[in-house]
Amino acid sequence: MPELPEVETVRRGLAGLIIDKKIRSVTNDWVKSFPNAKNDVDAFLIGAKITGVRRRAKVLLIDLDSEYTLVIHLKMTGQLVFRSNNDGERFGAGHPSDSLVGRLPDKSTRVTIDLGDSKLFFNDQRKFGWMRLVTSIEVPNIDFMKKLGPEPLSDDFTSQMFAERLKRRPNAVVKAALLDQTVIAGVGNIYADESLFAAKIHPSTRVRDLSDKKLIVLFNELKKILLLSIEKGGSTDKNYVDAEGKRGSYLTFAQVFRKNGQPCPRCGTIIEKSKVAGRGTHVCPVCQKPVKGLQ
DNA sequence: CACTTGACCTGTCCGC
DNA sequence: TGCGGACAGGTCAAGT
Repeated sequence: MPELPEVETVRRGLAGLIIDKKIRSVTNDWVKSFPNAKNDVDAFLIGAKITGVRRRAKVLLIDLDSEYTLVIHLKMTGQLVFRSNNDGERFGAGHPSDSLVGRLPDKSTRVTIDLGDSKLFFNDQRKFGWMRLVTSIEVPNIDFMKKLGPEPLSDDFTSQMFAERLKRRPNAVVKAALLDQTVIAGVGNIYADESLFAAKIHPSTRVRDLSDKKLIVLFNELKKILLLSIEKGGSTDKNYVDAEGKRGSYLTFAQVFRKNGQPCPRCGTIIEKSKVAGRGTHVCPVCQKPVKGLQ
């Protein structure tokens, strides 16, 4: 679920809530969600102070003064929600507020981090997400981190560089290349569909059939969309919430994602849903003409 | 090697 | 109302 804008929204929220707090205790209700050995957790997590919250691709990094870092991937349904003990009183069970925060922990809570005056809940319905405690210096050397492509929003990453990287996968369909985290980091299904629509490119076009000019348009649209989504607090379809349990509003601005059966905002043609690169894919069949010879 | 498919999980929705 | 199957925003391993 959470893609770059959602993880960035969580990061910003957490940074304002948990920095300088000290970790008092941790409970882990699903081993795979946080598989570190208890010894290491006791030695390097319990008692450590949080010094910073960073993001790389779709990964959150919570730095500790023990020289360790909590590396967290929310995958499809992960949530990282903060609740101060006072909020718990205000929104306790049975309170008319429908706030997620008020109902935590719940049956999807996998890990609870006690921060003394507050708690951080790692909720994850489908259990695909994970967190790991790693020495801070090793973080860039984790296999997953090492292979990641550049951040699309970093200042020194240009549209030419983007085109060049995509073209390393000439035979891939362009949507698969966009979703490939080693080509470019942080793009998932929502922003792949939205940026391809904005650039008027059919998702199953082979990269080799796209001109540099087209690829540059795609990159510029992608950046605009990612920035807009961050401004709107990300996309909430079902599960995603920010650090305070609030939903994101980007999907009200989405042009095609989950809009199948509705008219294209550009030309009025009904938007279709199909499968491309193994993922549900939303397309305006008129604005995004399939390249001849491809299905 | 490059690319595609299935597995990891739970919950929800849709058709019979 | 109940039940089976398809599907869901991500990534890795295994298959072609």
